[in-house]
Amino acid sequence: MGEKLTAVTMKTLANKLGVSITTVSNAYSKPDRLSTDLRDQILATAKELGYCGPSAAGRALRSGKTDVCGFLFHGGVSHAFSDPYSIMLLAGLSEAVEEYGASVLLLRAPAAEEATNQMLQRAAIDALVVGSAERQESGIEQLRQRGVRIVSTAPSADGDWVTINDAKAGRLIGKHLARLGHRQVVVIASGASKGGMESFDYSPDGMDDRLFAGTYESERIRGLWEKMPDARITVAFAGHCIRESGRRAAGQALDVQDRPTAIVALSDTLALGAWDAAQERGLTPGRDLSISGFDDIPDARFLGITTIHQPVTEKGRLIGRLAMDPDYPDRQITLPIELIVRASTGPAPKN
Amino acid sequence: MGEKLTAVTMKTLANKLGVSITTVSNAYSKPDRLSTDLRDQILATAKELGYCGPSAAGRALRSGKTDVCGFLFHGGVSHAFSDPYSIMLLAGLSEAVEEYGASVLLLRAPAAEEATNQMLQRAAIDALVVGSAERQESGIEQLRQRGVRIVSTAPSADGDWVTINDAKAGRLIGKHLARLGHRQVVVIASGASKGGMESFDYSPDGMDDRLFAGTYESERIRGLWEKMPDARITVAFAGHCIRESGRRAAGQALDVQDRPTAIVALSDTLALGAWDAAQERGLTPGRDLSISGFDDIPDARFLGITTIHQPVTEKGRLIGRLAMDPDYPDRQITLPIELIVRASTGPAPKN
DNA sequence: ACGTTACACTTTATCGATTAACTTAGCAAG
DNA sequence: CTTGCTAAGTTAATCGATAAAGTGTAACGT
Repeated sequence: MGEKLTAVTMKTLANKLGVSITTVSNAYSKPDRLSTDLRDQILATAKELGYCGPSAAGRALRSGKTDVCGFLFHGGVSHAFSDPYSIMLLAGLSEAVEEYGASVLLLRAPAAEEATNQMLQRAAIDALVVGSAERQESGIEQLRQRGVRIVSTAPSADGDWVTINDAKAGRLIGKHLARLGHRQVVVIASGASKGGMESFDYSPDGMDDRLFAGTYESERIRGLWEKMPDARITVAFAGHCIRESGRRAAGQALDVQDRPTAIVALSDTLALGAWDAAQERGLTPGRDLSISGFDDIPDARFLGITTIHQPVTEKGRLIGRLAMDPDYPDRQITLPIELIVRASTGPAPKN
Repeated sequence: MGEKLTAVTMKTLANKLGVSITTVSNAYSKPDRLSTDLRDQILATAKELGYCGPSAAGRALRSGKTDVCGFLFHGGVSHAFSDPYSIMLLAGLSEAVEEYGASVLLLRAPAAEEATNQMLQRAAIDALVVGSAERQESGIEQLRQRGVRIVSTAPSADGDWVTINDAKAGRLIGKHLARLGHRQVVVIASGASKGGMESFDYSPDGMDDRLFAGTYESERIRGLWEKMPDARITVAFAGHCIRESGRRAAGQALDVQDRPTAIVALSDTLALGAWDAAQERGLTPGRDLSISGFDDIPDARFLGITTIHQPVTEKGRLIGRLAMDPDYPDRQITLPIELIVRASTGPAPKN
């Protein structure tokens, strides 16, 4: 019966009221450019005809604004949501972005770089939030040229970012462990191992082959190393930043003759896994084995894991502001961190 | 110098190669409508000129497809991300949606319904995933008329949904607790209390005033009630579905003369809070007090909380398929559930 | 009285791409 | 030799809205 096959658009309203389309448009986006009377009339007619505001697609095409902020998940498949750190960051981001009347678009990078690029180009976004490694990728650069603002969580000479001093974070952990007498440390990193190696002994030279320079992980390790000159530091790769991967990697590190006295997981999520691995082997964290993490996620507090606190939600908020507001003054922000000592670390056991 | 101020579009390519814009478009979206040779040429030229695929805005306007699936968070502000259930659902959704080459747009409903509507209408989406209560709202109906597919997590006569049998879930818990001899139960619901009441005794009649009919929570309570005919069931509202709110609500319920012998939290997140409240009061769950939840989130397993398992991630995946594929055959899906008995429930203590 | 502004709209020209409806040319079948 | 069909393109018409520039009053200052 009353089924309209044609959508109600600004044109419909304009015709019905005998005004121009522009005026209808202004009624929504520039209220001061027309009389209050007319505006009220237009809005009333809109309600009457069931018109519900400017179409996002039309607006996006003409004005170039989408009111959407992309969030690129690193680390692939379905693991992204398993890391509380990501989720907390996302919560803060979402909150800030919302204040600008915008929303967050989740972009999960497929394994292939080609595919990731495609996905990025296909997304209608005003800004994009990326992690450390990705900001070099060609697709990101293309986006920037298209006018998409890029905000990173890793520092760089130019560009916008919100970060922490990861090297310092590493130093704080290193100093703490050194004082406790640890000399044999296994670091658990999230990345997949390059070249098929299970693990390798760390030295700051020749790292670029194995860990991308400038990654938060490489920074943290370097800081650790600086404060533990006498220790043997072995790096093991977990594969993904999820608890289960941490458990496996830590398990392998513990099932050797000369067991390390401390495990430094490069994120709390991995540290939780290390905790699981210790439990399974009857080792009490803090007594038989020291375990530390980074980021201070809620579960770390619950289990009592020594870690580096950073204001993750606030980080997300700041990132959101940089992303949505081109005029936000501070565009390169380093947030404060703090060593939180809990029961999971203790004096190195004597063999 | 070589700075192009005009963006590279299909037109640029078409002119350079002396073909029509349509042909360039087809090179991307309908490869079988042109010769392989020409297609390769177009793609090569695209790479050369730095053209990176059809613009999302243009495509969206003309074709009406955005390859975006909206996800409407219920429960407002920043609490949305604190509930593992939401996150798991989101993970599954995101995974499925990705298979269709689309992404998920997070839409967080502000408190005011007006504002929510605005936000919804401004979003460029092909489909929208909503929770239980929201599907009635006027804004949602407008979206449907605009051609946005709506998928809900609550059942209804028409429409698409993926759900579980919440009444049955309640019955499973009820039967379990009744067998254990519990007669005095406090139910912790997530919603804010209506009319300023702290809590009230449940009876299936006259519920509509306090809990929306058809809400998963009201279903679960009803099921519980059916299997506990001899018990006194009191409902308390936590305010939000976060652990802390659960702790507060449970705390209030426990700090009375005639303490309940069982707390039935309507979600595991709230049950965790109840657990906290019990601990604080020196009560051992399963012995001094029974605590149960719903949904079986990882932390519930960790703490050993009796709960109803449902395949949340799979639920998310199915929702994603319904959202992105209009031809997906089953459009009203009820997933299986299972009672998981853990240590947090035990025989009612005798006074 | 004359130029200047402000106000409240209108006109026109796109934004970048897709769809539907047409051309051709080439080839097979009858 | 004609008809019919397919492959490979082209042309024209939008999709819905906004930006930039223009029009015509009315009020204002001097």
